[in-house]
Amino acid sequence: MTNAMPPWDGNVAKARRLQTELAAQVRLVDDYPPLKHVAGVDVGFEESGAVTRAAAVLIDAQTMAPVAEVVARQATRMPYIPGLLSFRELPALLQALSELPQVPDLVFVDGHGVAHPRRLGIAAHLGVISGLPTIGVGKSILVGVHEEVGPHRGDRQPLEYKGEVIGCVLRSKDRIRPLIVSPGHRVSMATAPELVLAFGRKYRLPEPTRLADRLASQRGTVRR
DNA sequence: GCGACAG
DNA sequence: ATCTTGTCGC
Repeated sequence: MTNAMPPWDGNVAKARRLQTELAAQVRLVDDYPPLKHVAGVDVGFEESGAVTRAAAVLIDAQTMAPVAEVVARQATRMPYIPGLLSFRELPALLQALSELPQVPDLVFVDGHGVAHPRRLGIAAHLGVISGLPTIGVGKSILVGVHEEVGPHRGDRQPLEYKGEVIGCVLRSKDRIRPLIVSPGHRVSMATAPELVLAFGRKYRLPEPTRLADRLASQRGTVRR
């Protein structure tokens, strides 16, 4: 792991400069290893936002069955600022990831990869500082425009920003609102959507993110 | 200057 | 993200 997360000092301009530096380290090439285990990570909040709750789920790439689950809690350090999401959620996410019994071969992150103003969404940021292959799976667009996407699972359209393709809008399920998929690190622009389709089928979200999402938001658990 | 704006 | 029940549709 290269850098750790710098403490939040309220300096937005400085944070943006750091993103630009780290974005230069992103590698959009498929050099991830054979997939034995993949992980899904997501963040939720407790105590009206005072506590950040990060969840990591390790999944067997063959059976798609969960092998391990981890929940890490940390005091929330900064507010949500569009474009700077990783500075708020990465600390807890890194802790949860480090507590998994096995290092995953690929990580699905809830949020964007390079589909970001400075090409460093939370998935790309996590990839660069952990060195792990990552893919960003978002539910809505931060930046970029695209043409209408076909109605069936697998249909897609490139997401463009300032004349460049930064990701793809992918229909993961017939007639269901498409996902915004973009590579984070060590995965190519073309492979990212294929992996999302490969790890999902009956739900809108791919299994790794769906399970992490449930864990992070307290849902799949006892709640009344 | 006026909006837009991942989770 | 979070506050929240039932309800419409595949």
